[in-house]
This record gives sequence, C-alpha cells and structure tokens, in this order.
Amino acid sequence: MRTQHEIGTRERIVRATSRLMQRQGFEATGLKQISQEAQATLGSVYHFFPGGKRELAVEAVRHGDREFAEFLRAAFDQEDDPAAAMLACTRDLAEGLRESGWLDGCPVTTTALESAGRVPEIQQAAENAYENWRMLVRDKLTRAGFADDLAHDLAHSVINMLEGAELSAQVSQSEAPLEIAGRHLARLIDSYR
Amino acid sequence: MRTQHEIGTRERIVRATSRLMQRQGFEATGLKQISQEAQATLGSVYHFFPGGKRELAVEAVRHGDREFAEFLRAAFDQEDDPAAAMLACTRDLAEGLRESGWLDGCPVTTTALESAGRVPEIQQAAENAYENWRMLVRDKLTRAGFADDLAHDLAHSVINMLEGAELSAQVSQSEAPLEIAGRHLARLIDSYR
DNA sequence: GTCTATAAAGCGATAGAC
DNA sequence: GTCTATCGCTTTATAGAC
Repeated sequence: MRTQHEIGTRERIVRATSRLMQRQGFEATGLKQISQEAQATLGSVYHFFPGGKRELAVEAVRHGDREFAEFLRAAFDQEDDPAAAMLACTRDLAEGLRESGWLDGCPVTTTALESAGRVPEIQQAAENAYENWRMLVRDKLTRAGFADDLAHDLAHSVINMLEGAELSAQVSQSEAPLEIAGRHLARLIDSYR
Repeated sequence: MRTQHEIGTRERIVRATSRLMQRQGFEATGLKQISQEAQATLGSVYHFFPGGKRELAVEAVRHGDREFAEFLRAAFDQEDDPAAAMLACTRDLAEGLRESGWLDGCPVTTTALESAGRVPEIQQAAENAYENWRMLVRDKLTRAGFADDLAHDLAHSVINMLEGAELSAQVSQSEAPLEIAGRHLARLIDSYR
C-alpha cells in the first residue's frame, strides 16, 4: 500500500505551465513546450483544459498563488515578531532566487503584467493572488497586536516591497535589493510600535 | 522658420515600440504592429534596426528609462523635502496610471521580467534603467543632508516600493497601493531624520 | 530610405483513430 | 485519456525593386 501520490497528468501540466510562465511569462510559453515539459501530449492538454492556453494560464497563476502563500506561511512561522519575520522572508526569498540561477522570480507577476488590461480572467486570478498574500501578512500583524487598519495598509506595502525587491534582485542578479527591503520593512513595522 | 522638430521615422519607431511593450510586453508585441503604429513600413524598421526585434527592444527600454527619469525629476522638483517628494511622486504616478485606463504601468518592467535570464542585452538595459532611477532618488536624499550609504539603501527601497505599488495598482485597478506606498516611504525616510 | 512580396518556421487549436 | 496529423494563421526576417 502506497501513501505516496502518483502525480496525475492534469497536475503535471499545471505545474509545468506555472514553472515555465514564472521563467518566461505567458506569451513566450508555448503549448508544445508545456506538453513536453509535463510529459503529456497536446491531446491531453486540450482534454483537461478545453479553454486552451488562457484557461491553462489561469490555473498556473492559481498554482503560483498557493505556492507563494505556502512560502510566506513557512517564512512567517520562523519568527513570532512580525519585523523579524520580514527579515526571514527576504532572506529565504533571496536564497531561493540565487539558487535558481536568478531565474525563479515571483510565479505570478510576469504573467500578471503581460495580461493586465488585456486578458481579464488572468488579471483577476493575479489580483486574487496578491490579495491572498496580503491577508497572510495582515494576519501576522494583527496577531502581534497591530490594529486592523494599520495592518491592512502595512500588508499592502510589505507585499509591494517584496515584489519590487524580488524583481530588482532578479534583474540585477544580486541579493542586495531583498536584503535592504527586509531591513526597511522591519524598521517601518517597528516604527508603529 | 520652424522651431518644432519633425519627428523622424527612427524616433517614431522607438516610441511606438516603447509604448506597445509598456502595455503588452516584449513577446506580445509584433514588428507588424510596431510598423503600423509608427506609420512606417517593415522595410524601414529593419533599415534602422538590422538587429530586429531584440535591438528594437533594447532601444525601447532605453527610451522608457529616459522617460521615467524625466517623470521622477519633475515629481521631485515639486518638493524640497524628500519625504514630501515621495508623496508627490506616488500621487502623480497614480494619476497617470488611472488616466491611461490602468494600461500604462512602468515602461520597462514587463519587458525586463520577460527577458531576465533569457535575453542578456535587454536585461542589461533594464538593469541600467533601475540603477539610473536609483541615482536620482539618491541625489534627492544626499542633497537634503542624508549620508551616502543611507541614501544608497533608501534609494533601492524607494524604487522597489514604487515598482511594486505600481504593479499592484495596475493589476487591482486601484490607486490605493500607490497612496499607501507614498505614506510609508515618507515615514521610512523621516524615521532616519 | 521606402515599399511589397515572400520565405521559413512556429503558433494555437482541432479532428479523429485508438 | 492518449496520441498523431494537420489546418489556418501569424511571426521574424530577407530580397530586391524603386
């Protein structure tokens, strides 16, 4: 009796799509490349995703949403104090980015920017992702005693700074932007104590 | 005698490319669309840019670099105090984004993310742009009496927060992320006074 | 410098056997 | 569910007349 899951074809396709779009974006990622990477055939791709590339992109963004949410939870669990948690978060983010050869940035942002104002379903999935991540930060702050309104605003800037710093780190292939972001976010949070 | 410049074909092509890549990114923008938008022929595009789409993208990113640098200078000139300048900056950024129907985000970022790790010339042009913008913030801070090292670090986080907030504002079609970013950047800067 | 025509390759999507 | 073949169409890039 095996407890380990066989990963089904559908899941392999979603993961491959998410990974490829994380690295190349939506437009540069072809269905042929996806099916090869997922060890599936083109027929299987259209079997599970009759809506084609767009439906697949929405699923990929949702997958990236869950993936980064899991990362945030793990990072935040390392530290009780929210300011310290920010430092842990940027440190882990920088480590992962460097280890991927500066290739694996935010799994959602590239596709989100390519689709903004042009592909509503994808834009909506990306918006949901950012909102989801903000809620995790907000919870971390309210649990530490911050007022709701303050936690709401800080959550916006935490996620936005993380996004901007990861983008910057990726383009400059340097951990510095994330390291600096961690210190400044911690200071900003502490300034409201 | 006319003082007004006729805009040459080459310049029209660069501007059209920059604008289209700002809205759609590198991969979704075709040379045919560029030549139509620029009121030029495909032959003219290849005459001025024999390196094809990549060479054109590099020029478009450089154009976006100069354009956003000009925006920053204008925004910063409104206020002597750096913290107040951040509020002016995010206010103007939000206004421009809203007025464009949430279409005109950062003229560099989408193309930068699509090219990171895949098209070195474009990645380099984007890195130069971010560095250029950071220098403008750094100057604003050092002129106001901030120490060099501190101004260097703050410049990173200012640009990264602006990038993240503009991205977030664009995807959620809301000015809130930029408004919040302005307040938090002002507070962060003032916390070092 | 400008223009048209076209080559060569790749794309998303579909059909239909198995 | 899986697989192959193929249809239209678009893409980047080139050729060569003007």
